[in-house]
Amino acid sequence: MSTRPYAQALKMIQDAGLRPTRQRLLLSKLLFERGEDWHVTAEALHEDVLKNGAKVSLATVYNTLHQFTDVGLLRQIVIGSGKTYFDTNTDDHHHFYDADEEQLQDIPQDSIILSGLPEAPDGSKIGRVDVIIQLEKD
Amino acid sequence: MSTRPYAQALKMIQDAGLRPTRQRLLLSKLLFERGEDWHVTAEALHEDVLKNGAKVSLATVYNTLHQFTDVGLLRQIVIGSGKTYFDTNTDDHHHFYDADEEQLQDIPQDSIILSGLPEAPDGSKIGRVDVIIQLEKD
DNA sequence: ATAGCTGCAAATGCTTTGCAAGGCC
DNA sequence: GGCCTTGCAAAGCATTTGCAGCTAT
Repeated sequence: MSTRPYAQALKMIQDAGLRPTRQRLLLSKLLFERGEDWHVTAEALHEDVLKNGAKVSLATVYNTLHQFTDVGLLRQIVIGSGKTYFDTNTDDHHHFYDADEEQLQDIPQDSIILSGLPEAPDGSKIGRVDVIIQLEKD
Repeated sequence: MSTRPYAQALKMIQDAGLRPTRQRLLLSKLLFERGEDWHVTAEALHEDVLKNGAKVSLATVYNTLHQFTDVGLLRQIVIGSGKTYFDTNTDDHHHFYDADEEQLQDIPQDSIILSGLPEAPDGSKIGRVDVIIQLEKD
């Protein structure tokens, strides 16, 4: 699968008891209407808002991205320089990371990578598994 | 394999043209003489210095950790809250991450995890592969 | 009406940097 | 002596927070 359709995103927002405010509607539109997987930082999304002639404060972008993550619309990934990316694709999948470009890229879903998992240490269980393949120039 | 022996670490420092200063000697001692894999933050290493009754500025700890990383003595890992960890084990291996404790843990080397890798996108090749398994409470 | 949101600016936390003083060869 | 290092304090960057004013229901 890939990015969730916009309509479904709206429903998830409301079901979670979040009010459909101007800001949240705009942000979900930008995030989910382009219909492709997107690895976006708060900064980048904020710029996208401005580029569309709208205005949402950066703090609200951050807060909203986290709320959307809590609700299951986004997935959060921390890498490289310590920047936080939000992935519009919440399915189990892994990433290429291009350190030069500071860009994330989905690994095609049919590339089989994981063959087995180790046992979790005592008292814990395995949650999410992140595989990040760093890319270098040829 | 595991953590590099102290003597070998000293040699690597000198071979790289780094002067064996008081600070660098102390830090390499703390890092490599305990003889076990360690996932340490600059802050934690700095505290360890103080606990030993010595003094090295935090800035120098940061700088030194990066120099050691450049020289191949350490491996850098960024996770969770965006904190930077330095791993005394530079071999290919992967990690459990306990978000509650903010602790990294090596995955036992005999746990086979990766079975195949996808092709790198055009113009790039695969560098390092990081697998991070998030742990949750039972 | 009122509980929830937003925006601003200030605060935070981690890390890096500029520069003067000190140490190694 | 000359270059590398260090330490301090200041700056930097990404992100979070406090709070007064606004908005959806």
